[in-house]
Parts: sequence; C-alpha cells; structure tokens
Amino acid sequence: MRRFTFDRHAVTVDIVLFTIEKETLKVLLVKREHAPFSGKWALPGGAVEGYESVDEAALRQLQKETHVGNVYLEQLYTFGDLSRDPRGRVITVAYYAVVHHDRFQLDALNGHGGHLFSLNRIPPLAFDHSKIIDYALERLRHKVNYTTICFQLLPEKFTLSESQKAYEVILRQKLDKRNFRKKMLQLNILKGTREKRRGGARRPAQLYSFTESKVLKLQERGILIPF
Amino acid sequence: MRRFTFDRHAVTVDIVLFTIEKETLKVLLVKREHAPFSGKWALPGGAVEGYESVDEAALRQLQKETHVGNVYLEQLYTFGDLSRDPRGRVITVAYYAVVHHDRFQLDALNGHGGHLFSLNRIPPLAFDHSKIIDYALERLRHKVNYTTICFQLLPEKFTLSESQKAYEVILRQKLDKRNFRKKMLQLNILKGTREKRRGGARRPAQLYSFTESKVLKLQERGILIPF
DNA sequence: ACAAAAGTGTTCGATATACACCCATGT
DNA sequence: ACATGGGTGTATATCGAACACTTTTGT
Repeated sequence: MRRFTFDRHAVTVDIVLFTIEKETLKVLLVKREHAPFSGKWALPGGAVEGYESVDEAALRQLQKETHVGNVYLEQLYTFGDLSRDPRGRVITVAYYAVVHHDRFQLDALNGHGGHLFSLNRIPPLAFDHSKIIDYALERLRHKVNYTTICFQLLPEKFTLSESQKAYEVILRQKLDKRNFRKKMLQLNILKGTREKRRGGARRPAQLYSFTESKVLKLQERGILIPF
Repeated sequence: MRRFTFDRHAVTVDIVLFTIEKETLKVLLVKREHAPFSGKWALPGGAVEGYESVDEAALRQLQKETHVGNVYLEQLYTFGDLSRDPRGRVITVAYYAVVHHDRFQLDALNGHGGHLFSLNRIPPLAFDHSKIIDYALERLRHKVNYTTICFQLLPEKFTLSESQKAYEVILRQKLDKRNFRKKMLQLNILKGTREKRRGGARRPAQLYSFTESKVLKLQERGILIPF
C-alpha cells in the first residue's frame, strides 16, 4: 500500500483544566521555560507523538502535570490557524478537563510551575491560549445546563449548598435555594447519605453523593422544538 | 528561533454536507478512486496543505466538490485514533455543512462520482466515516433546537409548511401545525413576503423569508438552570 | 443569646401541549 | 364537486419564578 504524499504537520494538544478552589472557578496554567513565549503562562500541553492517539496524548499531558486519574476529559476544538505559533503552523487539539481539586496534585518535581488561576485573573498568555480558555468556558457553561458535569467539581460526598455554589460559580449568578433543592432532588441523581458535614460553627448539613460515576445528559427540552 | 522537534502528522479534513432533497435529509458522499478503500463511498475531504489553515482546507475541499458559496460550515470534531487509516495514523478534522440543494452543484467534471444519500440508506463507508456522520447528525439534531440552522436547508423564500417539514425530517417526528406556526411567528425571525407559492393543485401558500443572513442562537433555557 | 448556614411550601404566571374545522385553489 | 394542502384559536397542564421564616448547631 502506498505511503502518504501528504504534507505533514506539527500537532499538539492543550488542556484547559477546570477546578473549584475557595469557591472560585480556576484554571491550571504552567509557566513556559523555552521559546517561544519563554516565561509566559500557558495551558499545559505538548506534542502528539507518533505512537499514541490524540486522545491518549491529551490524557498523557494531563497526567504529567497533575497525576489525576479517572478524569472527565472532553475534546473541545481544534485550532489550526497559520499564525498561532511564531515558529510556523502548529495545529492544536484543545481539550478540557473538569475535576475536584482533591483529586489531583500539581507536580512540583516537574518544575513546571503549575498554578491555578481564578478566571477573573488570567495573566497574558502564550499563543492563542486565552481564546482557548474562553471557548472552554463557554462550553462548560453550556454543558452545565443539560448534563451533570458540575458534580465532577465536587468531592464524593457534598452538601446541597456546596453543589449550589458550584453552579453559581460557573454560571456567575445567584440561584434560589429552595428552587435549586427542589429541582436537584427531583432529578433523582443524588443519594442522601446518613452522614452530616460538621465542623463549621453552624447547623450540620446533610451529605449527598452522586449516584452515577459518569456524566449524564439530562433530558433536553428544545427551545424551538418539541412542540 | 528553534525549529520544531515534534513528530509530524498527516492531517486531513472531512466534510459532512447535509441537504434536503425530496423531503429527505441527505448527505454527500464521493466514490474513492484510489487505495485504500478504492471503490468505496466516503466523505468528501482531503489533506490539509502547508499554506492554509485547517478551516481554509475544509472550505476548499467543500468547494472543490460542490462549488457552493457562503455556506454554513462548522467544525465538528477531530478524529485521531491510530487505526483510522490502514496506511498509518491520519488525524482528520471533521466539519459539517448545511445548505439548500439549489445552492450547490456536484462537480461532474471531477469524476468524483459525488452523490447524495438518504440517511437511512448510507452504504458501507471507508475509514471511520460512518461514525463521523453519526456524530454530525447528532450535532445537527441538537443544534436545530436552539439555533436557526434549519433555515440553511431552505431556499430564500419558503412556506411555513416547508420549514415545518425541514424540522420534521431532521428531528424524525411529526410536529403539530398550529403550534409550529404560532411559535415560529412569535420568534420574530421570519418576514412575510407578499408572494405566494403557486403551482400545486391547491391553495397557494404565503412565502416567508428569514430575516437574518447568519445562523442565530435562540435564547437558551437551561434544563437544570436557570431557576 | 446570638450568629450563621440548613432546611422547608405555596402561589402565580408563562409556556408547552392537545385538539378540529373552514378556506382557497386546480383539476 | 372534490381533493389537497393552507390557514386559524382555545383550553388545560406543566413548569419555572418569586418569595420568608423556623431549625440546628458552635461559640
């Protein structure tokens, strides 16, 4: 069988890792050590190698930085403009990950200077990475509405207030407590445990756990359809 | 500045072109002339060249087959498994296009044997192209619910029945005529013309035109949120 | 006792759904 | 005259939105 006559291209993956820390939605950035954009912050990522699929490359890069296992990781978009990288065109397949911050550790040994940045305080980034983050955020905000992706940001057991807070932080709006609870419990995706979250100087809260190990699509009612 | 030390990869684009013909949703396929999968049907597409962005490559491939101008063309997903192509790993960035069938002509000269296939009657396809079509169809069905993408499938002037038919064909369900019309007119995206569609042996129907030249996002009411 | 978050129902308005008949035209 | 798709309105059910007070704990 013939070999390719195709042009060949540099292909990378970039990962937008979302997490919630101190009731704020944050993104993982690493400091670049080499040109181009040496010293600038950038998304974690790197080249796709010949022996791995693109998905595998994304997972490998994510694990290199965070040692996270069993993450929600979804392909976002492929950015293929000619001018993204000053060295020449690099096609990057962007992914986003959503994970509770207890479930990963930044790799200090790596010397990568990984750091979580609040989304309001993203520094100037290398390449078109700030565009990629915008896109990822848009996707996340959208998905929160019709999937259970939000529970990826919570620990295994959580209170209803904690989950409400997660929605509020992503959607950037206050939600009504009674309506939130009513709806959340109606969805039949939470299991009450008999435990309570104690520790604060206040009434202990009931802990719930998410019944599914996977992110679910909730039944979607179209805007235009169905009639 | 240093050159890359990256592995380089074969990168292609593939296009899922949707159109409606004879009240059926169809997809454009071309017959392959060379190995691998010589003689099999496949999505139109081809290699990304070094001088063009990935988006430009998609548009170029689409125009090569159809001579269509000003199409709705959206990136779908990037497929990067190792085994997609028997010659070795080819990364393909899939796109989908949505266009009324009057607005393009299949290129007979090209000898590509382009042909529109009804979605119920897709023949066995080369590579993972049938997976790509499934994915595109899912996206289209989803987008129909919260955008005006459906009007891309209609001529400039159309009747309400024609647009209802387009929704029905995509969603694979009958819709209620009165509810459809009420909602469609409430949305304020259609302009009535004074013309009527004559020709059938029946009452002439009022023609409408879509007020926007672009596909709109309709306000989206989340399922889970807002409260 | 007090501060702070947990927990709990009802009412109202908007929107989706279900449903059947007359109209205008070409043959 | 008749066959065919065009065109129209109302009643009901469901769901989202707004809204305030009592409870439980730690200090």
